Amino acid sequence: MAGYNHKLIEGKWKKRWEENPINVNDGKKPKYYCLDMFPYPSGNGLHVGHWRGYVISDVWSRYKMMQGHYLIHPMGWDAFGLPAENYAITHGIHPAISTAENVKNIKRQINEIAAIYDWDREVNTTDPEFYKWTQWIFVQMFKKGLAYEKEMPINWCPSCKTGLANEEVVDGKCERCHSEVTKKNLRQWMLKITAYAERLLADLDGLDWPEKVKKMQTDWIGKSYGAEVNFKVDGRDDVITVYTTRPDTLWGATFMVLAPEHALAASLATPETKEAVDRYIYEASMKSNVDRMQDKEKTGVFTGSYAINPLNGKKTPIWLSDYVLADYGTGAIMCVPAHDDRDFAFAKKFDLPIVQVIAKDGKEIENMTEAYTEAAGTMINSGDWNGMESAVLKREAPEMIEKAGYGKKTVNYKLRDWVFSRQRYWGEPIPIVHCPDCGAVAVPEEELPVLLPDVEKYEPTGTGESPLAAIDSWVNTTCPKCGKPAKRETNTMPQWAGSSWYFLRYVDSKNKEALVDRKKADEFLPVDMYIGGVEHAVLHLLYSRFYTKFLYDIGVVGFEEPFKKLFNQGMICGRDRETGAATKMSKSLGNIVSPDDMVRDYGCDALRMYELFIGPPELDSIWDDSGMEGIYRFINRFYTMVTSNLEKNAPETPELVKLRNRLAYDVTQRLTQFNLNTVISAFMEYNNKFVELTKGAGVDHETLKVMVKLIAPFAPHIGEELWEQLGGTDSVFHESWPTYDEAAMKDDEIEIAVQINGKTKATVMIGVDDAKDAAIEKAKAALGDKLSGNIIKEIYVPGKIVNIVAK
RNA sequence: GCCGGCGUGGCGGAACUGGCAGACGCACAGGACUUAAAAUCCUGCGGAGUAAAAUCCGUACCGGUUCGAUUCCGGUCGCCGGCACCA
Repeated sequence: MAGYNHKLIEGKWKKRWEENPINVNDGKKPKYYCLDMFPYPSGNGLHVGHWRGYVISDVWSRYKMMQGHYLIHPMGWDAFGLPAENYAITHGIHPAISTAENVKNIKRQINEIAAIYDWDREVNTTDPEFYKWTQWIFVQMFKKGLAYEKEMPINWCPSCKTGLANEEVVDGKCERCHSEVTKKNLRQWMLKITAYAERLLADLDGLDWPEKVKKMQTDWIGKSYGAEVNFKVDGRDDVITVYTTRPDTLWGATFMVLAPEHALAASLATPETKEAVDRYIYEASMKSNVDRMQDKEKTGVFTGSYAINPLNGKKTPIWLSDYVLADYGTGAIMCVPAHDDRDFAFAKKFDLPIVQVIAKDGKEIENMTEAYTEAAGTMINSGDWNGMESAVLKREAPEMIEKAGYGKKTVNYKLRDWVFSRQRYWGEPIPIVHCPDCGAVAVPEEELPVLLPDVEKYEPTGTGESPLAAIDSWVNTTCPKCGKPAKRETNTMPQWAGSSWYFLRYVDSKNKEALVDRKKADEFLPVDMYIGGVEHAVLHLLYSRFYTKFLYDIGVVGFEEPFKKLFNQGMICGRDRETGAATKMSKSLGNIVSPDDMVRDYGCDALRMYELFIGPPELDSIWDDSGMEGIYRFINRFYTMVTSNLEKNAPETPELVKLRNRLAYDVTQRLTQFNLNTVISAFMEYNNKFVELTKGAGVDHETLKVMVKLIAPFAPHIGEELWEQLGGTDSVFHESWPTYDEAAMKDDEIEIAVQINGKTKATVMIGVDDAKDAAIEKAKAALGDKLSGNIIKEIYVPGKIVNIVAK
């Protein structure tokens, strides 16, 4: 009986699996599609943190396999993106070359995990055979009017020298390089994701996703209900429409504010105000988003014009202020300073009237110091609305306003269309040709892909043009429609383009005729389980849903939601040497733990188990080398326990049957609830029990087999090895997952706590079928003379507790 | 500012639906084996208290509901995440 040697065992089984792949589709088994968020092939390689999600998905996949499924468990590369391009700029090496090298290295590292990846399905977003279809989707969107060009001020990262989507701006900074984002007026390609706002919101309901992510998407889409109200401009023909969610406060509107970018802004100025108005509009246009956000102090200018409140005919002054957003609602608001914080601040600053229209605690507030923003109270100062409840009015007013002809009931979304062009090199060329006569024309489908040409200089120009614009031979082409000379679109797509649909391609990755064969899509999709970090909550996960819905609409796939179930794993951090705080593992901090080292010293199985044991899988955890030691000890004890019971051939006892059933129960429950850290605890706990039994008669083979089958998805090499030693001739993963018999788990007698007035004073053995009286008798006997005073109440919760209330 | 989540030993963390708080592991201490060390095995390990028990206190803090609260409710403090002038 040799001891545990991870190198020998893991080497042996790696080879076996290569010779005899275990995940085979016999056409009879139901599919299970378990997907990892595919990695960006970074030059830094993987650290132990990257392993976590991959281990979780592989454990889950192997469990599903043992439940009789054929697995779709693919892997690929999200390989377009800035790091490769920046590397090219500094080292002069083509991104395609450095990317290929990185892929090779990371693929080797991923194979160390011993996950069941089907490399036949591998995809790479930079492969022309792949991005042909990324471009094809764009063309379909263009044809449906969902991809359109627009000249507009967009988020511009001066360091990356490219435009950014809203979702890529975090705290006013570039998500990638943390430079402050500025505004830049550019001609942009946009995707009309807003057309899908309602469906993206409504369909969240049916998803088995973490509530947190669903909420983030809900907030991001930001649906609100309200009314548009039309105000006539006094003495002119113009009408200004405002959007409000609080039409109940319409009587309290004492002024109106327009965004400086509003179409009427300049024209509302009178000869007296013209200079100030023009200056304000100009200054606002020069402010960056960050400035605009950081200016907590309100600024503004009076236009000199007045609007007429349709409800009461009152004249209200029209102001301009940059706290009103041009691209939300109508770009104009009615201001009710008594019931809105921002309007209140503005009214105070510019000394505008404040009229309370909702009574707070039944009365009017004297010397108001802050706005009363609740929609709770009776209406006052509101003409014929007086006496109504504001909460009711808030609900009913939109319809009342619509009927009265003052405006209409409406909804609004915070979601904006997706800025889709990037002024960088390393991305998919947008397949459009600009013709002086025909305008923007899609490249014909049979001419796709539009290949990304080689360039001499990768540097972004910073002018708003991509480096592609410098290649005349590529830019100059002919119009696909009229044949006249025309120019290619030189912007490229954002990195999210490929990742928005890659999961579809895996099920038919070599198809040259179509993005995916509809039959295969119907058979293998959608994704049953998606595992990855939470950082993509409103980026990739929203974009993918949008793409899938679009592809559903044009008949490419037959489902509307790509990912049925989602799990977000936490990060594994390093510990800061000085503060002890958790810090992201990074090269610059020198706190990277390499999985290669861990596999060499402790083995793949040990690392897999420690990745799970380190803490609750959805939370961040801090790496600790000595924890790794603990797992290694456990694996050795487990191996020794099983092998030392092999020759013993101990008989099965009721006690062992009970333990075996409980083990299967505990492991299955915790695994299916994703309490993966406690699954490992359960293995340790039961192993300790079995070690104890080994000292006596030993543990029977059936119990050992159950334990080995249960542990196999977590530690596949040792699982296979011990399965073979127990007489298995086929892979342990072709065995079915152990079931449990709840009746066989039960004890006849159990120990329960006996309390007096809720404090535990003794324990007692109680028969599980004991009646209340019998249980209480036994409990009293166990208490002996500790029990005194008058007994007021006796409580017996079967299996849990006896509590005697005495005085 | 608004919205979510969390707060348990020296550390990572357990505790199913309100029922013996601290499973499992790490660290630490003592012991066995060894010439010795490592490895391994055994024992202990929230705090106060005691010769040992008994007993008391203890799940961020204050209060409530309950026979009984880490779990439910109200308030306070702290940490983390999301959004950020979206009318």
